[in-house]
Amino acid sequence: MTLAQLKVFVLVSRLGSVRAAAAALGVSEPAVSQALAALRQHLDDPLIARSGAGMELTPAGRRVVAIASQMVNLAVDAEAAVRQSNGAAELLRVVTTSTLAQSIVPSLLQAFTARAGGIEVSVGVATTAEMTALVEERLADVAVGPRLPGIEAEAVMRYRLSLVGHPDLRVNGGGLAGLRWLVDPTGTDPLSEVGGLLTRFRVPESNIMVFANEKAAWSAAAAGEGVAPAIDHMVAAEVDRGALARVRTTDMPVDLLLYVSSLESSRRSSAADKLRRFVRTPDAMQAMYRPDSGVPAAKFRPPVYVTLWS
Amino acid sequence: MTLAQLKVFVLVSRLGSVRAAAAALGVSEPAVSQALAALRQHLDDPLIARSGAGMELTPAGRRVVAIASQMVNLAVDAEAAVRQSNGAAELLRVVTTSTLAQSIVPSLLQAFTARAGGIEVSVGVATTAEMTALVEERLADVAVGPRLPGIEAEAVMRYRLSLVGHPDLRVNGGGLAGLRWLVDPTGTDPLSEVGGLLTRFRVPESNIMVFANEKAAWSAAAAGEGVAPAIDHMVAAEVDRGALARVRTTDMPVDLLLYVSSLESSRRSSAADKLRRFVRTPDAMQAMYRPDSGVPAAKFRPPVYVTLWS
DNA sequence: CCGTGTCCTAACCGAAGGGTTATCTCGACC
DNA sequence: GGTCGAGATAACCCTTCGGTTAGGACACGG
Repeated sequence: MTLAQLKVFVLVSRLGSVRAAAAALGVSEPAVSQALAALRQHLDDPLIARSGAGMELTPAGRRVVAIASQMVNLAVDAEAAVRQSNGAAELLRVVTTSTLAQSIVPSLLQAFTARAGGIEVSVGVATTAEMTALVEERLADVAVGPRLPGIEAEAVMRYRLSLVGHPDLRVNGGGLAGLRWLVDPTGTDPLSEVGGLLTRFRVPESNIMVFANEKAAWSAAAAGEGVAPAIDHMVAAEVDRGALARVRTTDMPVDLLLYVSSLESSRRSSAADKLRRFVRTPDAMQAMYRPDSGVPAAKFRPPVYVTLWS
Repeated sequence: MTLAQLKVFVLVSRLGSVRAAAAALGVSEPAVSQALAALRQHLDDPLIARSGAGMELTPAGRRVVAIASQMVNLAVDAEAAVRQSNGAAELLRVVTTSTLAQSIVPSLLQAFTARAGGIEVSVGVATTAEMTALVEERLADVAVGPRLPGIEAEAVMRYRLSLVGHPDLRVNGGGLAGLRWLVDPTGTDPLSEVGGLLTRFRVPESNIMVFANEKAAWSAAAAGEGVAPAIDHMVAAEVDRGALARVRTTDMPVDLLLYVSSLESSRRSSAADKLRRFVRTPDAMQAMYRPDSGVPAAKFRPPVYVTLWS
């Protein structure tokens, strides 16, 4: 029985699926399946088994999750305790959606680290469904994105999601579903903002083109290859320049709320607390609305480390 | 950071020595030292360092022990929970001194398992100093032996420790220290009952002969090779037969109390609770005073498994 | 100043953990 | 009754864990 196995088990039970847990941990599915098998063998109980929709915990499994969750939490505490005792930088692990990780979040966190000091930030990308579990299992300190049910969420800002394309582009018959959609990887997550649009408008697979990041999608849109969803104020400059134009329909520019979610105050890390307080300051607002920092990313090592957690 | 490493660290901090922890775990000393080194490296803190007498925790170490102890405890809970959920036999891990493990404890536990049912018992041997740590870290459920400070101890019975030898043996000049002492391995533990006698009477090393078990020591005593300490009622039959005789001095037959110690009721296992209640019954008294069960041990698999835990 | 006790380190080794890809099994669902 | 999605399993690899013995560093007491 190792801590890794317990972590896997808890995550599987929270997400209700081996695949989902594997995705959240960034490993292959057999890796998770095996860890689970090892724990099952050690405890001599199936713990959790698939049953029609999702997976169901056995009686023993139910009791073990509770205990295992505590253990995983304590492990995090232990590492945090020694870091803090030794005056090392605090660790803040932020999880967010792919879209936000490319636009709002970096400038927000850059402003935050500059202001707070002594805090080391790392950013991970996850689907909305995974976020809750990640925060609850303390694999992440805060989640930035849509409202997470069951977690202390706080609305931070309102932002507008627009659809942009070449200025000459017109919406012909077939509506939005008939257009070629140029999206970033978030599009494949049906629970994300962009993915939500794709399913809402019933855009067929054949009309979706996934790019490595939003910037690439935008430039393709500017080249007339289709339309790209974008956070409005991030493309405002391009629109003003005339390189891109907003596509307006009854549905399309939508206003969304950005939330910062974390555990309740007694259980969240002090760094998470600081971030929650920071996002309410004017500095934070300004940072989030700033289209781009303008500093070439490669020029210096940014204080915010973007990593996908393993 | 593995659970084993945490367990080692907690044990070292409780016993105040790497050697002692190694002995308690039944492994070599470098094994413990290495586990500690791995944890130190992982947490990037010495955690505990030798300082004159014993070892001292660093500030970070102090915080980590508390957390680690909880984690180790929870691990025990998890295993117990799944066992219980599945109706498997409960596990009762008893730790006692070498002397008692050969005489009183087996008959007590045999009576207990026969009466309680559905409980699997294993017995381990440890020095008195180790017992407290073992119980507190839940490596054992109950300790049977001398009173343990800081743990809920309960006096169970009074027993007499006598010195026996060949009937013709006389104590000449030099007193008890001048005799040849035939002891079991407990004698090497200065905190044990027998070891206490040896140091109290200042018996020189050269006059101490260690046997694998008490029985062997007694028969050597009967052969006139020296004197052996023995639980009085266990050798009563031999004395009556005239094979052995008690050596009487002002010090020597001493009356001792046998305690059963465990964690407070909220934290102890239900099996431990059952044993505590059982020892107060007449059945238990009778079992403990019975010299020997008379059943040849090899004839059938006893319900009590005597093992030295690794 | 030299044994001695105690802790740490080195070198080695087997077992287990944890990762991968490829394949099998099995239930849901047109 | 194929097909497909999701979990389990197999085969394989590499790393880490956890154990050993042997030997070094270092404080301490005679």
